[in-house]
Amino acid sequence: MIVMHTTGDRAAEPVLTARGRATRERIVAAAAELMHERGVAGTSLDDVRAATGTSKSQLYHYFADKAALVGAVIGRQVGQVLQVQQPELDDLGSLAALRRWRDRVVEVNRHTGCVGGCPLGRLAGELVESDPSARADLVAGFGEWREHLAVGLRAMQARGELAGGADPEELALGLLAAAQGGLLLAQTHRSVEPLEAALDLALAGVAVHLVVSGDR
Amino acid sequence: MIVMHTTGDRAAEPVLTARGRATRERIVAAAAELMHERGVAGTSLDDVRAATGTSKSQLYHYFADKAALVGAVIGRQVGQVLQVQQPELDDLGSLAALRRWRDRVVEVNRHTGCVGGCPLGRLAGELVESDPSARADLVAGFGEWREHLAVGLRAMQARGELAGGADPEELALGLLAAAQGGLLLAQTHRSVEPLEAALDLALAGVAVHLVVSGDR
DNA sequence: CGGGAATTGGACCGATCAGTCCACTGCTGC
DNA sequence: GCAGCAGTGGACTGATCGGTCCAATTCCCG
Repeated sequence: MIVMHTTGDRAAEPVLTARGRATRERIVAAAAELMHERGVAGTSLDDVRAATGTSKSQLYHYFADKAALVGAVIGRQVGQVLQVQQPELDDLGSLAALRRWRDRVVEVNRHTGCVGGCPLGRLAGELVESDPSARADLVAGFGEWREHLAVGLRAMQARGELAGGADPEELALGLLAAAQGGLLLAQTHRSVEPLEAALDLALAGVAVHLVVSGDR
Repeated sequence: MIVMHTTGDRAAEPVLTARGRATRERIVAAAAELMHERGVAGTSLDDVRAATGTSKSQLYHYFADKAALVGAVIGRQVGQVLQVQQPELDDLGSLAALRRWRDRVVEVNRHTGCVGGCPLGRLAGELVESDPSARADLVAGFGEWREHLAVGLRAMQARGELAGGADPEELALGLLAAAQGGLLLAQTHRSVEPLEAALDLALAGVAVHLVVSGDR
């Protein structure tokens, strides 16, 4: 369930590569960064070409078209986003751990000055209506993220910390949405305040289902 | 604090108008719809021209450039978004009323099939990084929305329904973020489920601060 | 070392787009 | 009824962009 990033199965991978893999990787990395900063539409293939010191033919050697490159960028960003939250996301299983995750997300964004917001959210807002394939990839990416949160919540539930009546899937979805909305507003306001408010409110909503007291 | 939509003060309005106002309005309305469906970058001035049956010169007669048109669209969408929630947003002052607002937002999106998501959120994601002026307009727009929510929460607090320790501003910001995130995920998933999860979780977070019992 | 495939360079093309320009029309006030 | 300006039509332009093509080069492998 935590598999298949890369391009996927749009077309049988051109079979082989050598240093070409490095070039391809360089292209995807630069494209991801540019698209995060300027958006997909705001990033021309010439920009990518210039940023990587490659030629037009290389872009089209490794990717069928811009859409394919965007697909690869989505895959990379999904991995990137999850990796950044790695430690906190893997060790989720108590309200305190959820709070550490919250702090991590906030800290990362404070560090970047809230520029670009969430890479996934950014791509979603721009691509969902125009690229069905990208939409599917993003649904899968958000699904992975949500699943990580759900795993933690289920662990809490199994340990009896979370009430049996609570729905981990739904709570995870709510937390993810809070993060996305907070990130979008933080990006707009250029301040982490909305992100903190969003996550704190969602966390309070989760805390309602806590079994032991309600440490608030 | 609930003022100045329209273009703003980018340049002294060209003074007069007659039926021209109708044409201008027609242009803004069509541009708003197109940009909501296809995004700003995905909407060419030629698309707007075709949709309104106007000519290129009219577009540039009423707007200095595309950015100015976008500015007008933002103003219109702010008004539109608030108008759609009008009754529920004006009569906010109890948890039950907040729930009615939640239902309203969900219902509106169910009706549109979640296409386009939130007009403001959509514009924000696309413009924040590239157009400082648009960013300012969007901050103001979100501010109005947030303020409506805060007014309701403050009313609850004044009536003693909400604990004195609660921060209406922060809760309002969290609710707005929950709505934005839920809307974005709903748009991506083409389902209102994420929106419901996001708003329910945020509402639960608000309910924590309720004074009377905790009807949950 | 030789041959074929992977890789790379970069000119080129057609489409599209924001923005310009000028000529025409029709209303309005004097 | 006529002068003048808001409103309109639409051709045109320069730039940009995604995408194509072909030739040169480099690398791998027998």
